[in-house]
Amino acid sequence: MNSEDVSVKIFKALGHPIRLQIVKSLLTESRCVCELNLSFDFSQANLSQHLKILREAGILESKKNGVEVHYRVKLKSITTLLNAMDQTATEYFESLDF
Amino acid sequence: MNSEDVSVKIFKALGHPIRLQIVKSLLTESRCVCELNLSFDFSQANLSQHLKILREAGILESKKNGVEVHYRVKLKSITTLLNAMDQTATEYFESLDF
DNA sequence: CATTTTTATAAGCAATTGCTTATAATGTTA
DNA sequence: TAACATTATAAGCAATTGCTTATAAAAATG
Repeated sequence: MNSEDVSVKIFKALGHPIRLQIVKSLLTESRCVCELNLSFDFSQANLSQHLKILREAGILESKKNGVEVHYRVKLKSITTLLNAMDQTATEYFESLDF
Repeated sequence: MNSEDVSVKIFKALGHPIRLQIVKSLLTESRCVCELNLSFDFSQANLSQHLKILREAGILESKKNGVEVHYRVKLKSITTLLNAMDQTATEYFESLDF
């Protein structure tokens, strides 16, 4: 898999409202699935499936701790990427003002 | 539409190999559809459909010039975003070396 | 005006995605 | 060990996506 493929996979993984929300909530601290399950409103199965997609895209990593599974952001540059996207969204709205 | 929705829409639009290729080829200069059609290997209809998705995501804009339609990147910060993604892809490969 | 060039759109379809419900798997606790 | 808590997976499905082929629309040219 080359760099283009990786980019597409990561863009695709982030191109879903639930998954973007999950990643943002993990930017500053790792959390277990049960915490995520409490703070969000999607079903446990659905959450688990989205976590799998984010894991397989290389964005998140997980570690078992007893029954609990803790997730965190694996790639530090994801923060930079999301900041760049915030900037892009800002520019998007500005471009509508004409 | 809020900032999250815009981010998702842009991530989604970039999460396709053909569309990412198109955007990258337009980063430095605008080009007409006929040029894009020559330099890539997808059908004209397919190209046109992908251009529409990128236009509707706000990433590209177009201008008619006679029969030709010229496309260019509308949001300057897309360059920053793609650079951030390159960095992320690099980190992705590094993270595999463990 | 008929033809050609360029681009967009529509219809049809196979493949993929995203969700729900149900079940499995694993570790903990009584 | 039985029951419970946490997470993952499987099956089924409706909705969306991505492509192809065919056609339309608009401008340029003979």
